[in-house]
Amino acid sequence: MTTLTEVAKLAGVTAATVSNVLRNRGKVGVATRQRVLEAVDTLGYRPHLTARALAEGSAPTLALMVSSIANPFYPEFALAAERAARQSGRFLIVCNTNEDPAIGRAYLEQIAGTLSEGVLVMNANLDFDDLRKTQARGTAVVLCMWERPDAPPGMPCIAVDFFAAGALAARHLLDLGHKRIGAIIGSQADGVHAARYEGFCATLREAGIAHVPAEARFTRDSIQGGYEAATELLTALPEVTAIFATNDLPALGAMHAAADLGRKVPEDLSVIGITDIQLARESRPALSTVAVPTEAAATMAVRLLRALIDGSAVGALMQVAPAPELVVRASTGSARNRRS
Amino acid sequence: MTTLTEVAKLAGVTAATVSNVLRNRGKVGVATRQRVLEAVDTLGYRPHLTARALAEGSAPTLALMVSSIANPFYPEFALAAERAARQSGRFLIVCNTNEDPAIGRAYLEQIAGTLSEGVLVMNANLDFDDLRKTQARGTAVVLCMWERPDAPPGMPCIAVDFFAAGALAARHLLDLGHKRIGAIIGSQADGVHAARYEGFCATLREAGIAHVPAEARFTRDSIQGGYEAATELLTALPEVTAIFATNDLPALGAMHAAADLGRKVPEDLSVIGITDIQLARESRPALSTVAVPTEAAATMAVRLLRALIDGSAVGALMQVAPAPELVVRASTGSARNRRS
DNA sequence: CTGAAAGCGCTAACAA
DNA sequence: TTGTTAGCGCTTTCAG
Repeated sequence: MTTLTEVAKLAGVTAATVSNVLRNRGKVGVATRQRVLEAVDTLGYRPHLTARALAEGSAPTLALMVSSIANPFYPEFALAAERAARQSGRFLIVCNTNEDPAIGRAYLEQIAGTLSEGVLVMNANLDFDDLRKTQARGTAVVLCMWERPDAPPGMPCIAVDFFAAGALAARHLLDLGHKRIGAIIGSQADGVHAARYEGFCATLREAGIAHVPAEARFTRDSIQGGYEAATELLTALPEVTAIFATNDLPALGAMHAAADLGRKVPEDLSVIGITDIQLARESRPALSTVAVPTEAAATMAVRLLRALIDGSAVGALMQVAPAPELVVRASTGSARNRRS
Repeated sequence: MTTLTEVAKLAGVTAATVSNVLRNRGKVGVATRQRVLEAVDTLGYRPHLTARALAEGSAPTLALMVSSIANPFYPEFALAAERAARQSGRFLIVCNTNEDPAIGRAYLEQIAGTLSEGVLVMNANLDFDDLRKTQARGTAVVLCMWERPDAPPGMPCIAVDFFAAGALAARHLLDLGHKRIGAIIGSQADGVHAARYEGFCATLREAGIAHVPAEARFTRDSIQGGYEAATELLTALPEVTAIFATNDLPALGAMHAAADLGRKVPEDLSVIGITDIQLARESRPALSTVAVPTEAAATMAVRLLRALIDGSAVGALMQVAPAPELVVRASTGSARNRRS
């Protein structure tokens, strides 16, 4: 490993000077600068990031806390976050908490403020208390997808209006003439998908459509969860002509359930999800959904984190990401076509 | 931020002693030990990982170079790799190269040996030269899924017998009575999927089945790529009764193509892939495939990397992961059922 | 414009 | 068993 000092020696200057030319601190003579650059080149010198971090008192890494990177939504977010991080010269450490608050806490304790100056929190089932403790120790934290712009969490976050997303989906179904609409919620009633479901319910209510608890199912946020819930729902309530799922994965599962029950999508049943993950485009039929601004949220989150770190932003700021948008594809159709 | 020295002061000892009790170096009196632990506790001290790394001359992070974490296969690998890393007290930095050798090179130059002592390379389109340079600078490198156990790359790697995987898939189709089998290869002819295709071809050859270039299509490793290739293939060669894809994603695309062409799977067309990603279980019909030992490979890769780093392994070692296994699900069926 | 010196927080000999 | 003394490789005042 070549060190700064070695480069300095070769160039006949001192380490400080080399450092200066490398950081473009100006105040270095053009001739010396040239010599230093040559030395760097012939020695193949690369700065030691760890040493630099220690000296600067800051680390070039950001941590992304996520329940499991294997959930199809997260990689898309992670990819965008990593790109944003890289563009500002940082590296991204992924921390899968596996929904286990203990793992999350352990990560936070180890990494925050020492290996990484900032933490991106993506739905990792973390204790708010732990997060606050992390903040208190001087580490920047931003919640990446806060579901309620109307109720700031008292912590820096990027908010995505999931209530609106739910409302958008409901409106689309309503416009298509659906009146009996099943709902599949990919979390507990008070879980992360609550706002979406509320948006859905509110819109139905405004339209004078009754939505009763019997038409809703709470399940896991997965294809399999959606499959099970939809199977149950459609069996119990065959008169349902459309299904609203709070996420694309359960929506996909609902399509499978419909197929197994002999109901064609969209002729016999419309299905809509939320998020617009890659798979939504690639399913058969392609899934209608409400697109959520994943990339924008990731970019904003990284930017906010950086601002928090360098002190150009302070306090509990919330930034609202662009509004969700309806994406009509092939899984939703007019209610009139239903063959019963 | 609390430092070692502050803890030491409070406990009435010196930094070295605190370090010793924290690292369980023994040789610390039980009473002092007690006092130190209390001080650590009241101060809420956490070791500064960057400082420790610099002092130890090694970093607690591993880098994973991958083309894009958004490809559905990689997150599953990354998850396993991260778990293995965490279990040995390391963090995982993900580096998406985006198939761009320049990005890959930049990452390697920056990170290798400074922020991270080891690099896991997962099919990231990296120059071998760059990797060797990285090695030469003293950073451990392991290739995570080398496709040819029979041809070691002269670099530490975990090999997965993809030739056997292709052969297994072919054998399954043959056993089902298929004779006209289309092949969809998710890479260039000389790309990463070559070994799988060779295994397929060899098995057909042994069985006395002719496989001609017209029955093969090279495409991208994605659902969309598989869809396009299969559409073309099935249109040109309708007499094909089965499709072998070198990866699950294109296989899934082939199923979509079949559906759009009015061919039922598996009645009118059998489809098989390789890998056994999560989605294969969740598609309709569920995809028959050849499961590749993702988790095992990840664990082995991390272990090998660690061994390389601590010097208990040297040179160009290749470790072979468990053999791929056929997983029969619903997308493959007997050739006799074909309605033509 | 360049050098000297101090220090980031921790570990690792070596002494005491 | 504990303290002392040096660094790890880099950045950053502050002099010259």
